[in-house]
Amino acid sequence: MHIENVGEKLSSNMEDYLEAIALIEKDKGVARVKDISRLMKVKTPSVTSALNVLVDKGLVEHERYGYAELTKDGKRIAQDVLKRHKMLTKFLSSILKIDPQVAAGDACKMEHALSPETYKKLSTFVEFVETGSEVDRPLWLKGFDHYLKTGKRVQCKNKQALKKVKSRK
Amino acid sequence: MHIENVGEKLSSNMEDYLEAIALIEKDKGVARVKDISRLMKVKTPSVTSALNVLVDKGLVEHERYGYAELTKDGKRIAQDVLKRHKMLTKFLSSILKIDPQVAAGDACKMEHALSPETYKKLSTFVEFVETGSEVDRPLWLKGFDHYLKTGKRVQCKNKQALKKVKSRK
DNA sequence: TGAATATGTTAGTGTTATCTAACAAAGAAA
DNA sequence: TTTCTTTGTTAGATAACACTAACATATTCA
Repeated sequence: MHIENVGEKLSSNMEDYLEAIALIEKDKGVARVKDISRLMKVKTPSVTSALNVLVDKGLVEHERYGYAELTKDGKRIAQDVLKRHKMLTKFLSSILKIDPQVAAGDACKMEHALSPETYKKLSTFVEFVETGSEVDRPLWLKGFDHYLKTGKRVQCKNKQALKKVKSRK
Repeated sequence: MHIENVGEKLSSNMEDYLEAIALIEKDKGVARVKDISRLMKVKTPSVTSALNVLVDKGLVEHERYGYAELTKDGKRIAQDVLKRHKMLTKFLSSILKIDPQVAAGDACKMEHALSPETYKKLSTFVEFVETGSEVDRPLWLKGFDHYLKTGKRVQCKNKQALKKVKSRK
């Protein structure tokens, strides 16, 4: 009798395989060893052995020489990783203005390093910035953009606030 | 003749060892195998073998049964890692208000995942927030803090801006 | 249908990093 | 100085991943 190797925490590597399979499934319906291999930039034997592990853990279904498909559990984990990935990408590219290619690469590495707490707070931050009204959002984000480019802050035009600051010293 | 194994890019793991040695050196002057083992939460044979690698790469000096010391190159790399670590910790704890313990842990994992570009932009962001005048910094950061706690934005008091927004729809 | 091509798997290796158990050296205390 | 304790090293096992080379199955198309 065969007992499945479920439960034990997944390595970042295996998370990456799940993520890749999810992306390919979304794109093409089913994932084949070669697709995964291409996306992950590894050779096919590495994929085969990763699939064996994932099948053992009950996260993927895979018939010899056939397609790979995420199980319900596999999908759940993959969606979770993807969620972190997307949030990080958004943070890096739309707030920090990092080159999309670089942002994607960094997100890929960071998505495994985030604690739930950090994930939550960072998401909230992104949401705070993105959903802000036209009033306040671009106000300080544009200030940051300017600071990024020039290293200088935009002039403060609020007289009252200026006075407050000056009177401090 | 022995050719040193320099140049090749360092694994995150080895970066962590360098970082640990730097911290211990700063604290106690010299680093001993046991100190490193304690800080890295590994057994001493792991430290011995890591030191061998680092000595090979010319990043650490180490005599059998003696102290470990960073070389000039080792120091340079360790400082670099530490710089990333500190910046990340500051971002996580003072901007996102993440629990210091968690922030430290996440910083430790993320510090190896940052591209130079992301490092630069994120540093600039932290600097932008930290060095902002009393006028603008806490203004929106406090807004975020409030949003974190309540999920609601603070009321907009700028009539002109409000009008602008309303007239849009 | 039956080669030729494309795709997938197995077997065996190498690398990195961890561990335990056994041994060796240094330092402290008697 | 000799023993005890602490610390460090070596040897050898294990685990996760990647690779190449060789083999097996599917698919295509002539």
